[in-house]
Amino acid sequence: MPKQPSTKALKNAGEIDEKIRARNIREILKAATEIFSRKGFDGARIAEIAEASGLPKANVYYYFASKEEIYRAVIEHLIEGWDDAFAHISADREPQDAIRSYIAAKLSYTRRNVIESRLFANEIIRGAQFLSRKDRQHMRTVTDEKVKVIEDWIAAGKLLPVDPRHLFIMLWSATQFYADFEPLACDALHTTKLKSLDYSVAAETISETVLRGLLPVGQMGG
Amino acid sequence: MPKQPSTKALKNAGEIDEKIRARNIREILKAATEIFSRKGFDGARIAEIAEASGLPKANVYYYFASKEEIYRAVIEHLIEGWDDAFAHISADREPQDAIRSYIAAKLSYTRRNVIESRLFANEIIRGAQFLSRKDRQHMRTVTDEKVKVIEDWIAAGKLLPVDPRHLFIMLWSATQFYADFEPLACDALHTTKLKSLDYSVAAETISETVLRGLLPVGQMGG
DNA sequence: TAATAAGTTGACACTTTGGTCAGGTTTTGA
DNA sequence: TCAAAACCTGACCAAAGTGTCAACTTATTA
Repeated sequence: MPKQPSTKALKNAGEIDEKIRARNIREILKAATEIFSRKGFDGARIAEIAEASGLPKANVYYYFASKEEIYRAVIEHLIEGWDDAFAHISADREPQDAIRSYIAAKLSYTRRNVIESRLFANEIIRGAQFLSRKDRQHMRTVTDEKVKVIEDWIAAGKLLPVDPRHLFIMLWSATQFYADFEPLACDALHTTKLKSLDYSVAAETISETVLRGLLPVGQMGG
Repeated sequence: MPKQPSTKALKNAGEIDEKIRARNIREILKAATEIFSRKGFDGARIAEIAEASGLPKANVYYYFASKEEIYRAVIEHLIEGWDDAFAHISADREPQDAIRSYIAAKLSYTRRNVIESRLFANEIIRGAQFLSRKDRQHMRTVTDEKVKVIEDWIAAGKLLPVDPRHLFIMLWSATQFYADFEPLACDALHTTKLKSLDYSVAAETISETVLRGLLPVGQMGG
């Protein structure tokens, strides 16, 4: 089974002539992400993924041994961007700015990556069966780190006492909702498609409500 | 096709001898709810639903013409309990009590009905394709009604200004999260299964945060 | 440039699964 | 009591879907 990447080094600094293997795998994963997101694991058809990636089905099986292997690869890929928005929750910032930025970043991310967001949500609802131990551990570690930041802010009197873990759950759920449950959000907001303004108002509402609830009296800006 | 319910009236006031048709349909829908929730529409197998409801597959098809018909029936059933918690948001209550009760009721409902909750979430993520026009209209109507209540509270100076629709989205997402995304919640809370205490702290955190953020200064109880 | 590795692909094997059906049994109602 | 309606079910089918394979072409490298 000649499925290992060749050991040949890159000839060019630029990736102008991307290697066949890399390109095909990338195309397959891209198509798979889209289709798994729309149809779920069971609903997705390999033939459809193949067509969407411009390859015959047998060629897809040349790179991946099974449907499950493709799915795992896709999921693993998703996790990579999971904690980007979390970077805003950093000890050296003022909680007000940090939380506001986090909410804005998370909403913006889910808006720009609806497909990935839904796929992730779907995987979790199904019991996170294909999320590797390593990935889950990573998520836990990052969360713990940020919990610590919140706790320090509380200890420093910069935030009213709150359970940081439940706080993160609140923020996570609120910011995911618009992308993951778009039909419900649309119904609630009397629109047929979420627009830029809807996301702005969402960010504003979440930020204001949460911050007014967490900042000591007299510390609300803007 | 003798698939209409018989016109015969109930002989007994009590439903002791439940009619065959009613019982079987109930069993099928019960099993189907469970299995659709765990596996999704495509992942669910009619044979499995049949087995779980104690009927041979062909018998399931005696009552339902297709998989889709079963699924639709299940979804329609779900909607029935959708607005129960919303009853707490009523104009004649104080916003503080009303919102607190709503959060508690919603959390309690999702906890007691995890299966239904996940199935519903799943259906929405997939684009709410099988939610009937009527059901969506119903949800919109109920929401509008409650939006009005919030607006009146704001007008009466009992709540700080907030977009009621986005507020509902916040509450809805936060209260759904624990049941729908249990694996994530467990990771975040460092536990393997959500316990009663976790739900209490969740209710407390959501209520306190939101209420402190919405009530005019000096109106927080507890 | 020749030999080996990597990539390609149509056709096919095999399994699963939604759905059907003919002929059976039980229930109902007059 | 008996005919009609309702209910039941094993056996079957066609379609769809995953995964395989042998033969082929293209790329690499010594």
